[in-house]
Amino acid sequence: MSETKDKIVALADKLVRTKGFNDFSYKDIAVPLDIKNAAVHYHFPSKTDLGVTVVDAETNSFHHNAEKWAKLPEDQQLKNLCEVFNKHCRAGNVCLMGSLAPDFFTFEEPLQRKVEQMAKDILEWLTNCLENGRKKKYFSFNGSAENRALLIITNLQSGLLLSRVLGPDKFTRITRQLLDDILP
Amino acid sequence: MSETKDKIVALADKLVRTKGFNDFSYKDIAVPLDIKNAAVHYHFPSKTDLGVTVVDAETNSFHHNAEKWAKLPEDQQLKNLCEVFNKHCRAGNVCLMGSLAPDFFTFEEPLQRKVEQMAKDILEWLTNCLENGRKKKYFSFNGSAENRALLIITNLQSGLLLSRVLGPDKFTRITRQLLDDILP
DNA sequence: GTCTATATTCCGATAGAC
DNA sequence: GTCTATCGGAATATAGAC
Repeated sequence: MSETKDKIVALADKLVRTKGFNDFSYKDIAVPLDIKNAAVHYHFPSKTDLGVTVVDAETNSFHHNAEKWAKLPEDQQLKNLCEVFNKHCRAGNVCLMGSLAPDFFTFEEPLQRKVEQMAKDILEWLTNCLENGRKKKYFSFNGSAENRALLIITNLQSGLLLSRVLGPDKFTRITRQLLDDILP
Repeated sequence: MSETKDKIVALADKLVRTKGFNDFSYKDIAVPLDIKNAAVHYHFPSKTDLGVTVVDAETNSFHHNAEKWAKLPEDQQLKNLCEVFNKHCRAGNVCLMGSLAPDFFTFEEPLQRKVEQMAKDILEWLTNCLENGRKKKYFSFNGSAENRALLIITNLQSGLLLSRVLGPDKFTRITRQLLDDILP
């Protein structure tokens, strides 16, 4: 992967999170990188190609983190996940799912499938984390681990969306309370 | 308010929820209503005017509901709120906040202010509902009512977003679990 | 209030030179 | 791999007739 290609993906990621996939243009990529529209098209013939690569990079980054955390106690793994979201909050970003899900129907098939897979991967990881953590008494909660994972991931995701509109202290309150709820 | 104007607002609301504010065009309004682009501009000179009216209509509808529910016990009020979201889920919609928040930075000032006010109004109502309901023992939860309101509203909001990608049963699970958590 | 017609701008994408 | 140049289309918005 060339250096230019990496820069394009990184900038596209930021643009997706701040303006939405359909609201940034090849020009928004070309101008800051000081290249031309056509150069971006050389690396990513269609905008869908670019979107797919952005989601792929995020999914890979998530799996890389999960692997890094695998030996930690589950409560620490969950706190680390919250911290990943918190970093995005401080950067003025929303998460990729929060940005892409509203426009999901407007995407071409390959991008829809990538978004779907990313959602499933994160939910599966969080469900396992909660289930294993409960067995080891790191967590205490009612209902299934999958239901709890759904509640927590929606807290984090919309916590970033709300913070965009009402300010970042909403996200801080949300993570603090959701951890208080399940830590014994 | 003319009949055509009402139809435009209703259709724009649907389009915002399914495609996003920046991804529908005046043509998407004009063609189904069998009028011309220019007729839509007569009622709403700029797209921001249209967006502001859509958010206003939603805020008014919310306040109208809240007034209708005011005499009910608080647990029933909360269930009614969940049912409003559930209806949107079945219709394939996301909520206005979930649709508008990601693109917030791309909006002109008047639309940003409307979105902000809508978020504050709903949060304030839900906080009061939870606080009063807890006093009357309809609810049982830890922490402040405001924190609990933040957790619940993010569950509902992102529940719709997740359902768009992974299917509507995610939303059903979320509402059932969030009610189980606070009903005694 | 709705129309035709058009101005202006921007978009994603491609051809072909270097 | 990056460039210039351009295509075809679509967007918001406006002028002026009816």
